[in-house]
Amino acid sequence: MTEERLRLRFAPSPTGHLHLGGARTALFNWLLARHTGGTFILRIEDTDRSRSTEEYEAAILEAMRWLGLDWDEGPEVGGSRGPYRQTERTDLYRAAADRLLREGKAYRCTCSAEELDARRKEAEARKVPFRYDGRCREKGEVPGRPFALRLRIPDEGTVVVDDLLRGRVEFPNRDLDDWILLRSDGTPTYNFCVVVDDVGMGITDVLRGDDHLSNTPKQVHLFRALGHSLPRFAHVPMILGSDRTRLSKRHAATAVLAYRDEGYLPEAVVNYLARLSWSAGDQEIFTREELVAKFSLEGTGKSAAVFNPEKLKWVNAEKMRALSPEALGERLLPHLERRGWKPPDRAWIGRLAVAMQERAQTLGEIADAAAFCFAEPERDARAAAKWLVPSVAPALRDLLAGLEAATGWEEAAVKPLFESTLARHGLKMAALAQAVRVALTGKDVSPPIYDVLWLLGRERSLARLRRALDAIEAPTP
RNA sequence: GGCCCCGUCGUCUAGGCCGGUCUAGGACAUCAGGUUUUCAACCUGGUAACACGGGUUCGAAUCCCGUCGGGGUCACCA
Repeated sequence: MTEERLRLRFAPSPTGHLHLGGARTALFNWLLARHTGGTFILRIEDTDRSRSTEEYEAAILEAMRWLGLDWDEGPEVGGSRGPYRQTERTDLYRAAADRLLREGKAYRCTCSAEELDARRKEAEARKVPFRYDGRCREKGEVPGRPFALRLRIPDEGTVVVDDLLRGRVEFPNRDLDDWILLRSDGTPTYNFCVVVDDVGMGITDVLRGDDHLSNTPKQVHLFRALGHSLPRFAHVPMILGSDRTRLSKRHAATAVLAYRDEGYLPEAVVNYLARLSWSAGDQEIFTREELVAKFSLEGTGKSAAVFNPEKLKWVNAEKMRALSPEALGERLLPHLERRGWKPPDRAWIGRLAVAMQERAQTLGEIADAAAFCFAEPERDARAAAKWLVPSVAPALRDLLAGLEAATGWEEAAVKPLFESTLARHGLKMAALAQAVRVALTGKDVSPPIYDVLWLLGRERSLARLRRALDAIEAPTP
């Protein structure tokens, strides 16, 4: 398999955002394509016109690009490559349907949706499984009556799906329907388009979610009816929520772009998703190149994986630490701007990045940690009561005087002032640093104190220190 | 309910094909200690799993059968 150049596809329908589960399926397809030097195709399954929107499609493409999952084929649109869209391929489905009808492999069914519904309900009431009985198989055309096109499926026998991950899976034909290829309005259904397109696009390996395994026998019959050999199938496990049901909004944010907006790195999302139902020994952190080099179906498991937001955060933290301060700063900028904050310059962002790189798990957390620089912070009463106490006032005043006279504002200039103050007043660093911290940031948790001073700047730092001192020394009413 | 898939620490997983080297390894989380200007990071240590029952075998997490549990799917949705 590593010799063969595979042709793989990811086929989302634009009826919602790209979610974590879809992204993982896309990633596995992409990884396998890149690993084998093959081809990765993106196909938009928009046959359901009523639920598909252009906005969702655009969002899916944006998410794919953000994750770095680039596709190789598709129509040229304005210099860039668009995905394939099923709505632009209706002629193909029409032609395939005509042929199947002509060859007697499909037939017209004039049962109305209402009739079918009634029969289904009746079957349910009698507690027998409902299955279309094929009553229109020999009926032929009924003039003036709308019809759906159904695929003829044998009553006896079994279909075998040879799954790369699950092995040989058998489905009795009696459990399968003569399923609908074309609706009575002439539009093709999902399962029909999928097969026509997988054939037409020369897909060698259908890698998709586990939830499609039960669709597969139906599709296998269609591949055969179309006279085409089967692709290989691999049904990958799904991603579950903490209660072990299909991951949904109930469990966590599911939209890929929501993670971008919260300050996750795309390489972290990719790394985390790759490790769900896949592993390569004990390795947890992978570069994109390592993933491409090491990914294979051999390392892929068969049981569903529960999404764990904590571990995603950890991976993200690891990825943030792997970045240079400049690169991290680069990624940080949009998150500052999103909050309406305008950082003074690159050096400032770089300093923030260095100060926070080991203290935050997302870019959003780093940005939030800089809040004290962009607005007058509210002073946390409990923190102030604990640290801004009369006993540190003399030392604070002493430090303030030193800072006012200081010629520089870098750590090298400021640190000796702290140390000499400590020595003169017999204080512990904690007492002084915490007091300054609360004075400058309003809180008792912040980036390292010298970074806080630098980020805030000389004037504002001095002003906040003076104000804090005034507050301590003011006679309590 | 029918059909199908799955079942190792709370979670992600290694090991299972080629039974002994597994008193089951790693990671996240968690707990304790260390370090420390806060918070982190970091270091050390700990708690924690082969779903259950049979069988095969000298020996089973690993092979077989069954049970139970979980999930998926049963549309003129995708």
